[in-house]
Amino acid sequence: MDKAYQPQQSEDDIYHKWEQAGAFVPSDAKKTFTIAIPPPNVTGTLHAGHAMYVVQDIMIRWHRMMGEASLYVPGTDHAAIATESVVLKNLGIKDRNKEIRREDFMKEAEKWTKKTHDRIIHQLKKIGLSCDWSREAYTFDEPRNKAVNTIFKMLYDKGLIYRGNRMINWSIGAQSVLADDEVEWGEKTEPFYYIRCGEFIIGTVRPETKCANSPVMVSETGEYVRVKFMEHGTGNTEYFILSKFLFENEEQRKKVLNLLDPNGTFELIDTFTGKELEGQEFEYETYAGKRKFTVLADEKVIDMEKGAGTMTISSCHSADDYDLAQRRKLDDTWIQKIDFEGKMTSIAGPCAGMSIINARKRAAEIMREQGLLVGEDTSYVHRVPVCYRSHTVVEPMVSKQWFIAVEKEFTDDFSGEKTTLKSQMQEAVRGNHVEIVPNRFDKTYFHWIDNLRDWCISRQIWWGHRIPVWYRQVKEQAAGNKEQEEIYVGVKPPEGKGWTQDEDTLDTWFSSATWPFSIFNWPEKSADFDRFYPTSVLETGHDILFFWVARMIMFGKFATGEYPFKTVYLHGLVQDEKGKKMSKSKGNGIDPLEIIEEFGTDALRLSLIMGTTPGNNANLGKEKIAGCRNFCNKLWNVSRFVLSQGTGNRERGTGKPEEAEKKQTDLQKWLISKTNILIADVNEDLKHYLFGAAAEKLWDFTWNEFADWALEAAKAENNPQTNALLQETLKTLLKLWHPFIPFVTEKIWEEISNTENCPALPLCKGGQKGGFMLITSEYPTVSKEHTSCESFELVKHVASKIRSMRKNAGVDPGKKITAFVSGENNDALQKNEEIIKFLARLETLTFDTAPEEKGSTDTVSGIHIFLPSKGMIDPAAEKARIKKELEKSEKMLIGIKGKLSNEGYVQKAPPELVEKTKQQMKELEEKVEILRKEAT
RNA sequence: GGGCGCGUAGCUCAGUUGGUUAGAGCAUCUGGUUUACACCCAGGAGGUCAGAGGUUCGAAUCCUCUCGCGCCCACCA
Repeated sequence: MDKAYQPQQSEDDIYHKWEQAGAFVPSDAKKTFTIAIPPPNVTGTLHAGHAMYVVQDIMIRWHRMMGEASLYVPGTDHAAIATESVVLKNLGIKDRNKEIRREDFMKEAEKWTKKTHDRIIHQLKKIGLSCDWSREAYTFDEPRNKAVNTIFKMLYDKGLIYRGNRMINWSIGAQSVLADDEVEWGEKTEPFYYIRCGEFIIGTVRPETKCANSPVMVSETGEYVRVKFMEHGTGNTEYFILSKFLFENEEQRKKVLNLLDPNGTFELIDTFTGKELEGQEFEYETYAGKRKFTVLADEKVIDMEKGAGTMTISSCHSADDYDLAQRRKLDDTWIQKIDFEGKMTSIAGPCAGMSIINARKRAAEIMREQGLLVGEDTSYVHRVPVCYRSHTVVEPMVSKQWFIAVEKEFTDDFSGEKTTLKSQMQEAVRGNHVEIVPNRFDKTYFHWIDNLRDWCISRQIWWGHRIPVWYRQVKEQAAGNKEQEEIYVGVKPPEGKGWTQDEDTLDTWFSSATWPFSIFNWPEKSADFDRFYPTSVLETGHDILFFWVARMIMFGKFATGEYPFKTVYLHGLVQDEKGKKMSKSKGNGIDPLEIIEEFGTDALRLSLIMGTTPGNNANLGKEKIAGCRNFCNKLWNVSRFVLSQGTGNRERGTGKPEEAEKKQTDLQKWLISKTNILIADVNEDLKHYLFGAAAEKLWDFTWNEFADWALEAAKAENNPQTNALLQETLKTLLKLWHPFIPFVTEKIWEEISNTENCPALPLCKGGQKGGFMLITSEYPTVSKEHTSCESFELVKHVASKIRSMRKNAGVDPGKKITAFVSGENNDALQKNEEIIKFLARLETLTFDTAPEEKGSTDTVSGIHIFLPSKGMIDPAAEKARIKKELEKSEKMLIGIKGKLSNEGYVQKAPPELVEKTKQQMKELEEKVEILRKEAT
């Protein structure tokens, strides 16, 4: 074995061997464990976030070793908008519709994605994912397309998919509709205007939309005043209707009506409620000509303390106004003022044909000239919706799109019950069918579902699943030769002539939502579907809980009658070492492949797991990764040492555990016992998805117990049985570690196999393929040997104490000295004399009370230790040490005595705890007594 | 505006149902070629667990409030 572990030299080879052996293919075991990979973007490259896939791999490898049929299904996502924009950019195309034909574009995109696909798959392999590559899927291949079309038809047939005019987010740049969660928000400073509207005043940042007939909305119960305004010098008068609030609040009024004469006076004419104003009709000059207005009272939409307490509406260009118009059936407000290119329509008069931005400026200018502006706030800051892809402003628009009705009742074919998609999604978590880890995300989930609106699934892009709907114009004679549209929805195109397919494609999340069952070729009947669906765990980042997880739950339950997974494990985001988001612009990103090149895959994997908890963000820096690399090397060297101690199996006695135990040394007992505790702890942690805690325990044991104590003590013991036990324990450790750091452990396993000729390495249960490799070996369980670790623990304490005393008293580190120990458990120490001498670098060790001479004294765990001076010990250093130790011990003693004199504690605390405290007090009292003597 | 999370050693973070002297890695200090490992070994220093109150025999942990930070959702004239 090399002196240091060289990951780069063996990782690819090991991965290849696993694949060759068929180790990633699930066994025939009855119990299954399935994870569907969150498919990465086929055109993407692996980033730090993807590296979190190792959590999935840990679970998969653990369950595989537990003897389950463990299946990890890999695949990629066609990532509709992202891919389309990358491909267009590569082709240098700015206006898709004019510069390329749809078929040609599709061919180009296919060519491109084929290339990038191989890259991302290679990268997934580099991080060691044990996916069954024979089952790889793609969200945009034939079987997945069939699944998409099938569920579309199922939903349509149930009346849960409809086409209709709805308020949607329209990206002018991308020329496509966007889902609510594809919209980002940016801050913008724009002028805010207060405009006359007859005697009313309305506020707006969008003066260009104030060009059509509209109701003037007032609050039903709100109080309004009619006032006479008189300019100071000229004596000009005019009338306004304002909220009473604004009239009485002079400061606010001056802000709002800041274009009016500041020295002018307001005179109250009349007071009324909004209800009383209702029904008034008037004509009024807008920037685009005369328009009609009607006053309409509504209780919900008006905030009396904003502006003048009145507003007009643009039903086609504001989500709120749209809702209002729907609710109040304001049919004559459906006036389109902006078209889908982002240009003003003819209703905008002088601004028709202008872009929104230009029209906004121009409309304000005209109004200013006409004297329509009564107030202006030039520093108004508000948030504007922006397309997450094209980064252009998103316009709320009314458009004909396809939707999924989430609140519509239907009969579930599987249960026969009446339900809605929304309530099925709620029931998933509420009914504990799907467990979210950590469960604090339950609330977030419910909040989102509760507020969920119909999901707009059509997109005006090309790269995606074409909506499986065809139209045909037919003339209906009965209806007086009127043209009627005939609609066909189906998995396959319709027969007959004259059909044209819907031009739109489906939201990329539509196909992603079928992933957990479409990977098994649903709706085809398949053995895989029967065996592996529903999947076991869905592991992903909490940022796509809504985009993806919730929608998989929706589709899974609807299409298959079963929720698609039992557990959702959400990891945090991978951030840089300072806890900042990794981003290209900041340059603080970490490229997993570079890391692998420098430190090895195992170091990367371990660094993502150590010190992390479910749902919390993981900070990743090179220092941490280097530390993990060091650990892998430590494990390597531990193995090197253990293997150098020769091989051989441990004697287990003649069947009676007690007999075997009699022969065991304290070190052996300790090691067996500690290993058992470790196995139990690690299994328990893994069961609860506490990967960070499991890795930490393994790390601590491997380094601070096994390497630092067991190996060192074994050197002194020089016992073949101990050496055999070391090797046995090493094997156990390799197995426990394997899911986390598969490469180095497998490599060491290979080395062991070479030395042992391999007969004893057991195959995994359940007919798992993989030969004698670690990946398919059996995961450790707690052994039946019940031994105690106490004696050797005492040895450790004594050795540590002597080392510490030597150091503090200034003893030459290389010098072998003499020590006296005495106490109740002398026997245990005497048995381990050689070990203590070796570990503490002693020439002689005498089991007796301290002789009457100068030296250094201390106690630990009831054992008194004495190191005679004889020229070895620096008296001054020793005195300082005793003083310090005494102060510390006295302080602790006071605390403990206080505790025991507290009646409540003695009576109510668990008796074992009280007993322990008493024992502790006794030891401390002795210690303090001795130290006091020494100090004088 | 609504919700969630965080604040623990110089830094990055663990701390599961309240229970010995609150832990780890990195950094730091003092030493060190000892049957594997300097990507190492031994020993040490470093914390009023953000602050205030409460419940309890006992609180980093449970409750209330305050301060600071991060994220998500809603995003109105």
